[in-house]
This record gives sequence, structure tokens and C-alpha cells, in this order.
Amino acid sequence: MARLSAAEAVFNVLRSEIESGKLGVGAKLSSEASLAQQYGVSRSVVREALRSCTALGLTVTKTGRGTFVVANHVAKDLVLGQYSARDLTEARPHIEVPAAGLAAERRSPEELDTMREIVAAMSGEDDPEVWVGLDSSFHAMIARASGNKVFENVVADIRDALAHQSETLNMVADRQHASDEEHRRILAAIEAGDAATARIAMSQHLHAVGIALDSILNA
Amino acid sequence: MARLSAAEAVFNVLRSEIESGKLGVGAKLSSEASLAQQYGVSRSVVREALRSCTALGLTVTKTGRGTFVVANHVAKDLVLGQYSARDLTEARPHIEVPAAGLAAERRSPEELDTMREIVAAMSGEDDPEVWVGLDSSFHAMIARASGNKVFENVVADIRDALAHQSETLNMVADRQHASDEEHRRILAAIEAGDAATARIAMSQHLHAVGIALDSILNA
DNA sequence: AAGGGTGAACCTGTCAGACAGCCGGACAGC
DNA sequence: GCTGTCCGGCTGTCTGACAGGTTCACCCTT
Repeated sequence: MARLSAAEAVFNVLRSEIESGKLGVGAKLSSEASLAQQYGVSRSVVREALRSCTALGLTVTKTGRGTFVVANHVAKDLVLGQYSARDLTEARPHIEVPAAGLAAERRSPEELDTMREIVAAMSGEDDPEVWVGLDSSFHAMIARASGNKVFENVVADIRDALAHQSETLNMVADRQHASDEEHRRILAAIEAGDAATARIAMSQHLHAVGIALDSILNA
Repeated sequence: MARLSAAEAVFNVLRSEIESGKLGVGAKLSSEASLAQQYGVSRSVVREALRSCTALGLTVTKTGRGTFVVANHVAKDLVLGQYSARDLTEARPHIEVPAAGLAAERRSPEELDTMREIVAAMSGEDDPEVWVGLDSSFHAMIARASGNKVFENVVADIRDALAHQSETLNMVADRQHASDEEHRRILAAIEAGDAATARIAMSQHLHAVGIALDSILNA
């Protein structure tokens, strides 16, 4: 590990105190002078550390008043609808298929229960908007059950994007019953701990969804 | 618009020069003293502005040497330490391999140029911290060249996670020369528009990196 | 002539001190 | 009660200084 400079050290302390929630949003930090004294460094060093926090969006500094916490964690600057339909169709198999395989191997009983509930609820659901929400939750749940936070996060991203694309709703009417059946097959494979079958079932499901999306977009 | 301080103004100028590509990845900025003179401010102000750039992951500063550009855009989504090493090793092939294939088919001449610059800069670089920054930019650039924003975003995520894991730095000494060679092979395939070879080369590269990481973690 | 060592020049990291301008609150006067 | 003024605290910026890391040309040795 590279020896860190005093400024980096102070920055790390400040960041961890802010992110740990010890300093709530809206709280005022001590003055630069007193922070300097507290950490045994000069004011210049404190100012550089505070600049780093500000650059990350954790704090804002007001002339004559002080520095205030404005966020507990580095903001996720997610632009809804930033993904095109092609982006999604193209990327999802590469992410959700292996995630389904891992989910079959690693899912906890609680996660399995949640998936069952979701699938059951979807079967009896005919409100498109509700159904889409459940569908998203199903995919997100599989990603979480994969035990891999990368998959979990990217699927959450995809879910948010889909939820805000009107094409999704248009698609539901045609695809709902077929999807329900595909979901049951995926769930069955994950219940059985059969990773290979889970991957195949997810792959087929996404393929069918992709075709349906294409046909709507090209209509 | 709030009147901005001199430090903010200098930061904005530096950031725009870096993000516009006027200062290529790997380039060295002028010294703090000459930047101060150039913008008509004191060195303290320049240092605060540089800290902001560093906090955003655009630059790294090395004692006695200078400040160097390591990325030309700000990652949207800083997720410090969110992913475990296993998460990353497991997920990366599923995302970066297809991304490399798409990049071979879709890369623009400009993107190709940037990749060449990064690879060239890496060859002559022996400072681990700078090299890691360039390596991250290379992977991020491939993801962007894939033309798929899902891949672009998730690789940016991974990049930030890796940049803040100390294991990454420990790994570099052993892997640097081998990685340079692997990067050249990936770049060559993307230059040639050969998607299959690009996928294979990226797959081998990630496999090697994964093994190196494992050996460090289990040591 | 090749090679190795050394020092000067340059760079960043940090410090102390200073002053102007902004802000909030206390306080006196109306 | 309202207002205007003043003061103490805070940030924004500057200056000058010194320590320690880095580079490279130059010189001495071999």
C-alpha cells in the first residue's frame, strides 16, 4: 500500500465519518481551523481534504459559514431511460443467464420463498403495470440470489430502465402468459439447484422477450 | 448561478481540458507553480483544484514528479469497496468478453486512437498507481466502444471498485508485463475488427488476472 | 569510451502567518 | 418591536518557506 499523504489520510477519515452516518445529512463540520488542530495538520491540508469531499458530492462549503454534509454516500447518478432497447436486449443475456446459474447454486431458502411468492402473484395478475413491477422484482431477486453484487446492481439498473420505457407495457399483453410459463421453468430449475437448466431457461426467456421487443419497435 | 470561487473556476477549466481530450490519458499536467502563474492564482488554489480532479479519478499526483491524467471522463457511479474480489472475478468475464467482441465490430476511429494511446502509455509506465489508472481506462474504453451503455456503465462500476482495492496494487508488480502483452493482443483484435479473437483475448486476460488475484488473496 | 556516481534543478507535500470578505448574532438606539 | 451597527468566527486567497522525492546532465572513475 502506498504511504498516504496527510491530506489523503484526513480525507479518508472525513469520508468514513460521513459515510458511516456519524455525521448526518445537514450536519455542520467543525471549522477548518479546528479540524486542523484536531488532526494535527495545517489548514491547507484540511482544505484539500474538504475539496475532495466536495468533489465527490458529500459536502458543500459556504463562505463565512462552514462546511455541511449533503450526502451520506457518493451519489449514484443514474439517468433513467439511458439505455436503448437494443442495449438491453443485447446485454441482458450476458448478465442474467450466468446470474440465474449462480442463483440455482446459492439461493437461500428465504430467497426461494420470495421468488415463489412473486411467481404466484404474477399468475393471477392482469393489471399490466402491476405485472411489470412483479416481473422486474423476479429478475432482481434472481440477481440478488446469485450472491454477486455486480450482477445484483446491474440488474437493478436494467430494471429501473425498463420500468420507465413504455415499450415494456405495450409488450405485456402479448407476452404475459408465455412469460408466466417461462418464469415457472426458471424457478423450478433454481429450486432444484440445477444451474445448467436455470441458465437455459433464462436464456430462452430473454430471447423470447427480446424478439417481442424487436417486433414492437419495428412495427 | 452562484459566483464561483477561483478554486472552482480552475477546477472547471482543468476538468474540461481533461474531458475534452485536449490532455490525453497519460499526459502530464504543468507543475502546480506554472499552473498558478498561468491562471493568475496562488499555488494553494491550484492544489485544491487538482485535489478535486484526483477525487473524481481523473488524475493522480506523484510526489516530486507531477500530476498525470489517468482518465478522461468522470465515472457516473462511484461504488467504493462495494464489490468483493470474488464478485469481480466472477462477473467480469460475462460482461467484458462480449463487450470486447462488440467493440471489435463497432469501435470508431477515435476510440481506437484512444485505446492505442492508453496501451502505449502503459508500456512505458512503471509507477503502479499510474499504471492501474491506465489499465482501468483501457477496460472502460473498450466497454464504451462496445456501443452498449449497459456494458459501459457496469465496467465503469467495476473500474472504480478495483481502483480502490489495495489488492489491485499488490498484483501489479507480478502481472504488469504479462498484462501489457495481453492488452496489445486485445487491441490488435479490436483494430482488426475480429470479434472472435477479441473475445478470446479478453477472456484469457481476465482469466489470468483472476488467477493472480486469487493467489494474492489466498497467500 | 563506457559506466557509474553525484549534485543541481525541479517538483510535490506541508506548514505558519496574514488579510479581505462573508455571515450570523448580540446589542444599543429608536 | 424594529432596525442598524458592530464584532467574532469562518472561508477564500496569498505569500514565503522548507523538507523530501525525482530526474537528468555532467563529471569522475575505470
